[in-house]
Amino acid sequence: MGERSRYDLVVRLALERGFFMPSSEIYGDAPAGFWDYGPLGVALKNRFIELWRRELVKRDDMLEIDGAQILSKSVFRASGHLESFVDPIAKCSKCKAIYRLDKLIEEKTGIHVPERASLEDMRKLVEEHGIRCGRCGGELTDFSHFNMMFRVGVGVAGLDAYLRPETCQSIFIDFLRIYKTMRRKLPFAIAQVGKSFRNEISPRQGLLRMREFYQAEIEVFFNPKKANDFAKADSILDYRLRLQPIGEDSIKDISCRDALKSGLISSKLVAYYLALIQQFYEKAGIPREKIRLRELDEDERAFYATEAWDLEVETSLGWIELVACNNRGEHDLGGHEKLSGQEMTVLDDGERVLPNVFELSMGIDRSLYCILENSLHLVDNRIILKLPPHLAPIQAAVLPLLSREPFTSEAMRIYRSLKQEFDVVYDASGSIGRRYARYDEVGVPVDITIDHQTLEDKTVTVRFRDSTIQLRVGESDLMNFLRDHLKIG
RNA sequence: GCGGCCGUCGUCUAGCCUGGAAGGACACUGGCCUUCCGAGCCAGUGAUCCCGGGUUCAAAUCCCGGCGGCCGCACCA
Repeated sequence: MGERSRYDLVVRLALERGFFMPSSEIYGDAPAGFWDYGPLGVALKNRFIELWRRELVKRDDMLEIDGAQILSKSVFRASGHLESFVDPIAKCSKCKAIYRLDKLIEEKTGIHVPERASLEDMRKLVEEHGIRCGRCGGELTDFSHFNMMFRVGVGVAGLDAYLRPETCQSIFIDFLRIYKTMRRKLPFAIAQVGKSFRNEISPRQGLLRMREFYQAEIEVFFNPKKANDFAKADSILDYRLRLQPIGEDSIKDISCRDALKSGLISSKLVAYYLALIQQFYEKAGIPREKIRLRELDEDERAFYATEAWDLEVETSLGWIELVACNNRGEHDLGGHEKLSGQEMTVLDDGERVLPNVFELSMGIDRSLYCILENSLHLVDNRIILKLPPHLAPIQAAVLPLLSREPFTSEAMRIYRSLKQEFDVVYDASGSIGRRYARYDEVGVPVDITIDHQTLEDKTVTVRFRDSTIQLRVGESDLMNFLRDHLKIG
C-alpha cells in the first residue's frame, strides 16, 4: 500500500460508512477545519473516551468536570493567550502577500525577534533595515497580531469573550472551588473532555488539524518540592517507556526506573503520568513500536511550558502528535491568582504552596484517525478494520444464513436478546459472504450466523473478523462469550 | 495566507484540450435464485457537473472571482 493511499483509504471509508464528514458540506461556503462525526464515528469516539475514563480518570482517582466553552476575556488575559497566542503579521501593500513578521525579519536580517517584541519594535526593525516584500518588493503595511482565538460577542452589548483555545483553562478557573469542596490533597488531578477552538490559518488533513476539536485533558496539581516524593510511581517503575529525549535522534526503550536514574525524566511524577499515557495508547491498539515520547526543546514548546513531552504515533503521514505532556509550572494558577485577586495557594503538610501543574493534553480526533489508520488492513483489495474489540462501534452482527423463515425469525429473536446489552445489528440482505465483508469493513469483531444447525441444537456460528475462524457457541453462552471477547485487554 | 496541482451520482471515474442530449464501474434498493466468505441474471434509485458571474444561439467544457481538497512554507492537540 502506498504511503499516501492509507490516508485516502481512511477518508474514503469514513465518508462511505459514516465515521466522519466535512461539516456544512452541502453549502459552497463551508469553511475548512470543521468536521461532523457520523453514527459510527460517534460510537468509536464514545468508546475511546470510555477507555480514557477507565485507564486514566478512574485508575488515578481523578475528578472530572465539564466546563463552558465560552470564557471571559479576563481568563485569557491571565492565561497569556490574549497576548501570546498570536502571530505577528504584515501585508505587502502591492501584492497583498501576508508574512509572519518575526520570521520575515529573522530571515532578512538574521536578528532573532524575541516572543515579547512589540509591533512597534518590529516596525522599527523593518524601517531600519529597509525590509520589503520578499516577492514583489512592495512596501509592508497593516502590522498586526493575528490572534488564533475565536472572539464572540456576548449578549446585546456584544461583550468580548472567547471560545476556549484549550479546555484546560476551565479546570484552572474552577480549581479553587473543586479543591475546597472535593476534599482532596496534593497531588491530585482534574480531567475534562470537551471542545476547543482555534482559528487556524490553514486547517488541513481532515481530523488532524481542525478549527473546532475535541480534547481530553488532565491537569495534575502538585507541590513542586515533592515531584519525586510520589509513591504511586512504584507501580510503573519497571514499565518500559519509548523515550526520545532532547538531542537524541532515536528512541530509547527504557524502564521508568532507569530513565529516572539517568536523569532523562525530571521526576517520578512525570514518569508515572508518561507511563499511564503510553499504556493507554497501547490499550487503544497502537503497537508499542509506533509510539514515542519525544521531548521538546525550548523553541518547540508552548509559551507556558517549562518541560514538554509529546506522545507521538507513527502513521503513513509521519509522526503525529497526539498528546502534549507539559509542565506548566505555576503559569496558570499564578496568572489567575494575580489577575483575579483570588489566592490559589493550598495547604500541604502545614505549608502554603501554589500548586504546579503537569498536564496531559490529548487530541481526541487525531487519536481516532491514528486508530483508524492503524486498524485498516487491505486483504484482496477489501478493507478489514481490525479495531480492538472494545473500541468497535458495532460489537456484533447477527445474520440469518438464508433470508427466509425460519432463519430470519430465529436471528431476529437472538438480535433482540443481545441488543439490550450490546451494540449489535441485524442484517439479512445479500449473500452471507457479502455481509461478512460489509461488517469486516467497519470493524465488527464477530459475526453471529444463524444456520441449519441452530434450528437443531440451539448453537450459532461465531465468525471472527481477523482470522475468519468459525466456532459454534451455544445460544445460552452467547452473552458471556461476547462480554469476554469485548473486554479491555 | 502564498505557490503548484486539482474539484463530475454514496465511492472511484469517462467526458474538458477541440463548447452541441452527463456515460461507466463499484456500492445501494427491488425481483429471480436459496446461499458459510464482496456468486449470477434482470430492473431500479441516485449528479444544483463545488459556488457565483461573464462570453456564446448553446458551457461540465472557455474566461474572471470565490470556496474547498492535496503537496510545499508556516502554525499546532
